[in-house]
Amino acid sequence: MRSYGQYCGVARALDAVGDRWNLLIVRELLLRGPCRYTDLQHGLPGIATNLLAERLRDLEAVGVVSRQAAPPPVATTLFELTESGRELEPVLRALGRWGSRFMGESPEGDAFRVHWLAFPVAEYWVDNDPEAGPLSIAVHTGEEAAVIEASGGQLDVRLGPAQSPDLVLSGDPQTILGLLVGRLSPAEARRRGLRSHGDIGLLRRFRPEHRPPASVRLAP
Amino acid sequence: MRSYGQYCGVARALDAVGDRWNLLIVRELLLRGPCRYTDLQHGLPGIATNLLAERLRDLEAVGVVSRQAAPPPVATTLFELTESGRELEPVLRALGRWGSRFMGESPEGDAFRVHWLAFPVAEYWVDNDPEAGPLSIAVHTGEEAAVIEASGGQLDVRLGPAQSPDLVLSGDPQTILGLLVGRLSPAEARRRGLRSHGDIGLLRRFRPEHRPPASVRLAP
DNA sequence: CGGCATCCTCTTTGATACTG
DNA sequence: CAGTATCAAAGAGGATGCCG
Repeated sequence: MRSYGQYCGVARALDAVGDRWNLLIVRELLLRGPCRYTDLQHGLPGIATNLLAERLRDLEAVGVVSRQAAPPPVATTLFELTESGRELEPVLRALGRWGSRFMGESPEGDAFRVHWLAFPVAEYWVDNDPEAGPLSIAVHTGEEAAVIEASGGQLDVRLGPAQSPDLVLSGDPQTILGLLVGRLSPAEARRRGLRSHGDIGLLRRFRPEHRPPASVRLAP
Repeated sequence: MRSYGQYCGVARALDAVGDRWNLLIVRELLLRGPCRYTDLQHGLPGIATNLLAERLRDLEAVGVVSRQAAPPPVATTLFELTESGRELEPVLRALGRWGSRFMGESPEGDAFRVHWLAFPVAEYWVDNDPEAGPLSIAVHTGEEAAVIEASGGQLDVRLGPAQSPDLVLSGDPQTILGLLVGRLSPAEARRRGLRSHGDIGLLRRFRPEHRPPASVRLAP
C-alpha cells in the first residue's frame, strides 16, 4: 500500500496493516496461533495465493509477523505474530464488535469457520462464576467443531472435538452466534434449528458484560 | 470494496469501512464534528476529489455518514457521522494507539494537521486533579493552532486560537507530540526546539494512564 | 503435499482538468 | 463549494505451473 503521507497514528497504522487482507491474516494468527501457509489459506477463504504470500512478506517487513522453521515433527514453515502483531488485538476486537451489527444479515454465500466464534466469545462472554468447576461446551457447525472451555475465570476457545463436553451445541452459524452473544434465547435458537445435548442453562453463567463509556470528548 | 464473503464480524466491518481512506474520513468527522466537503479535503491531504466523493457515498450507503443541508448562515452541505459511525471511535482509538509506535520515525514529507493531536490526548491523557480549576493549553505547530481545555475532569480539544491560555506550546509536530504523550520530558522537548510560555509543569496534571490487560485468551 | 511465482484480466486508485 | 470526467498506473483476483 502506498503511504497516506500523514503524521498521524491512525494513518501510520493503516500504512502498516491497512492493505486488503492484512487484518484478516492477523485475525487468523490471533485466533489460531502459529499457522502453516495452508492453515492460513483455509482460514482466509477467497484469498489469492499470490496475495497471501505477498501480504505475509509485507507483514514481516513491518514487524507484525515472523516466520519460523518448525522442528521435525512438523517440518514446515510456521507463521506467527510478533509482540507488535499481538498488540493489534484491541484493534481486531473493536472491529469485530462494531461489525457484529452486520451479523444479523443472512450469511448466504458467506464462508464460515468455527474458530471465528472465538472473537464474539472473547468480546461478549464473562465467567460470572469463576469459582465453579471447569466447564466445556462443544460447538458443531458445518464440517467443523470447536470447544469453549471455562476454568478459573479464564475462557479458551480451541478447534477440534471435545473430550467430555458438559453441553453440545449444533446448528447453522447464524443461530449458534445469535445464541452465544445473547441475541437469541435458547428457545428462539431451537426454533431456528439449534440442536443441543446437556443443560443449556449452563450458558447463563456467561452473560454479556458491559463496559464504561469513554471519558474524553473528541469533537465538542 | 468487494466483500470478503466471510461470516465474521471483523470481515463484515472491513466490508463496510475497510476501503482505502474510509477510516481516515471517519477520523476527520470524529475529531472535527460535522464538516463541509472542503474541510474534509483539507483534513485528508492526498485524497483525490473523486475518491472523497465516492467514499462519502459509500459511507452513507452503509449508514456511517449522513449528509445534511445546513441552514442559511452556513448554506452548504454538512457531512456528519451517524450514531453507528460514532461507534467506530474505539476502532480508531485502538488503531491510533497501535500506530503510535511508528510516530517516532521522522515525519519528513508527511502532512500534519493540529487536530490530529486530539487522538493522542484522548488516549494518553487523564486529568489527575479534576477538582482544580479549568485550564487551557494552546498548541501552535505549522500554520495551525489548537487548544486543549480541561474542566471538571473533562478534556476537550478545539481548533483555533486560545482566549487566555495558561500555557502556550509551539514547535514541530514530532516534538509537540513527544511532549504530550510523555515520550519527551520538557527539557528534552526544549532541546528539540520547543518554545513555551507559562508554567510547563502544568502538564504533570495530565499524566498517561494505564489500562488493564484483556482477560480472555484467544489462541491457547 | 506445502509454499510459493507467473501470467493474465479486471477493477481501483491517483492525478489532473473541468463544471453547475 | 461540491463535486464529475478522463485516463494512466497500480493492485486484486483467478488459473496454472514449478520445485523441494
